[in-house]
Amino acid sequence: MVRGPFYDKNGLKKGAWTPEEDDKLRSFIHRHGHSNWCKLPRLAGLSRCGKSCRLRWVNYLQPGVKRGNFTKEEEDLIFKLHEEAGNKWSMIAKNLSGRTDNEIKNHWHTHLKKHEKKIPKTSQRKAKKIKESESDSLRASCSPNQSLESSPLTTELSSSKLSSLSCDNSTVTGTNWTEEDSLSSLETSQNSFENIHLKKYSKKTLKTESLHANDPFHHILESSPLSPEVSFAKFSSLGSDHSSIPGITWIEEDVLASFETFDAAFGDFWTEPFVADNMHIPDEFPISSYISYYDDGTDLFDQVMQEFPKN
DNA sequence: AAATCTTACAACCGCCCTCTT
DNA sequence: GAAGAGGGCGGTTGTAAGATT
Repeated sequence: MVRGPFYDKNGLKKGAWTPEEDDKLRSFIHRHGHSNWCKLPRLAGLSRCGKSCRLRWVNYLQPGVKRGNFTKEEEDLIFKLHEEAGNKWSMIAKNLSGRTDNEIKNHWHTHLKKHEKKIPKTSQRKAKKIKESESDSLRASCSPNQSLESSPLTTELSSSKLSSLSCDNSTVTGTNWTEEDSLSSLETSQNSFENIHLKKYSKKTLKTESLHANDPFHHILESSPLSPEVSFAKFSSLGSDHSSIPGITWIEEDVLASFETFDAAFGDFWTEPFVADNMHIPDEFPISSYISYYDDGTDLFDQVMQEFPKN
């Protein structure tokens, strides 16, 4: 299902990630954060480009990332948000805690998109109207704040604002949109969508869930007492706010100093070849300790998860 | 059982935006 | 203000697995 591993002309590894690479990346980020994706693969001993590491972390390794099938509620929300904002996957992802933009995008293309075709082109109609009203409001030099805030494409939009868009017809100038329109199209779409995909899901879901049941890391996440929002927010700050993790003494200066040292030793990061695995990791980055973490399963990460609600 | 087609999704690519110098 | 680097985002691809013929 994934590209097989291969090396590009610069010696950078591409394709599927191995469990060992995942461990290296996860361990490194747990210990040092990800303040600089460019330098991270070198320091972590990975022959990947920084972008690849970031993608892997954000989409699969980051704590709080939900795997498995989408719930009906999630799909409803995706439909709704996509109707409002179009292919703004990252923005949609912000409103679906635990889901990544990539996953939502894939799910849309494989499951939801074909269904959208059956819906009267409401999304296109509406998107067009929104676009028009957006440019109208920009042209009409009204209050800058006002025009910006009413834009459905503003990434800073809160979910409440977004959901209010479908109810607030006044934001779409010149349309006779009613909430019933929006809801009924959603309902119709859900029904036929479910009929189409239920069979496929039932098989796949079983497989996926049984896989996750055997995955200790996933298990930890699923059983986390934290709400997804909280865990997301907390963990996304791992890279920059080390001090928030009890039991870990983060020495920012050490990390930065080492980055600088490495910076001097290496040139352009994104494309430059890198010889992994044999490289020397300075003492400031005692990667070996991650082994103990993975050995006893619930060590560091579990500890962190338990500590959070107390703070 | 084999060949072919379809589906699902992990991963890559390239563009764009923001920040720093 | 210009240039460059880093990071984020959306579109697309490659391929394993499942379904169908």
